[in-house]
Amino acid sequence: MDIFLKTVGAVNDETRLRILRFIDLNKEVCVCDIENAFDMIQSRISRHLKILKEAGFLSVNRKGRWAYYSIRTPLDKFRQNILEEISFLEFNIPEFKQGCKNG
Amino acid sequence: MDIFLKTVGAVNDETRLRILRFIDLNKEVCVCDIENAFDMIQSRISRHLKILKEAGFLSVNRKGRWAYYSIRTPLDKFRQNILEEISFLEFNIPEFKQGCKNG
DNA sequence: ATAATATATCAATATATCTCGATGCATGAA
DNA sequence: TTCATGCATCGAGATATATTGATATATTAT
Repeated sequence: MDIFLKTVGAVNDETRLRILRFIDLNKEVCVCDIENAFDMIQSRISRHLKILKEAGFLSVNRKGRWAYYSIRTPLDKFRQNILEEISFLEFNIPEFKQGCKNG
Repeated sequence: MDIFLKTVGAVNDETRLRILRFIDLNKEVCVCDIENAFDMIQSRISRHLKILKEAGFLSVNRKGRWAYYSIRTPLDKFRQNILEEISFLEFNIPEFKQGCKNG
């Protein structure tokens, strides 16, 4: 029950849908890439990433000072279905632009 | 986008999950049946039914003064998946008890 | 050690959602 | 018409969630 509510709650927000789709399209991105592509302040993004991660959609791979987020694998059927449904949505996902100084 | 958010928003509430599962199990129930089974006030139930209906999960069949709610058919794959996922949840769904005076 | 960069968390505020009680509307019985 | 019943909707208060700016932590370079 709790994890179900966390899962659907995570995708019940347009900002998170766009971030999730962005990661789905770009495979592995760090927070500053998202910050750069979406023009949002970092704290806001970090918060949403945490929610998506705790809902089971994302995994993090920390390398040095960077945190690379990607779609968690393996992903169960239910979350796969949700991701697919999100892929059908028509919204503007910004282009990937390297956001960090280590370009 | 809007309808997606409506859909996941509708199942992002424990009360609605329980009502939805109750209807799924009992096929066709009127508002007072739910009122009686769940011991909730009618306005609360009516509000949740409206949200579930507008999210595409339910349909209404009005007969006289009664409004019979049931799972909408046909139901698209995404909502079917959600319903299935809800069926796996472990929560107490009350027994059906005839709630109306027309018993 | 100091500074810069990347990320996470916190507190305050704004916004959305849930719940309740009251009210309105429609149907059907008396 | 008058009343009771079933359902829907509204307003107010309570609770939850999102956003921002400030701050904290961690890593790496100098």
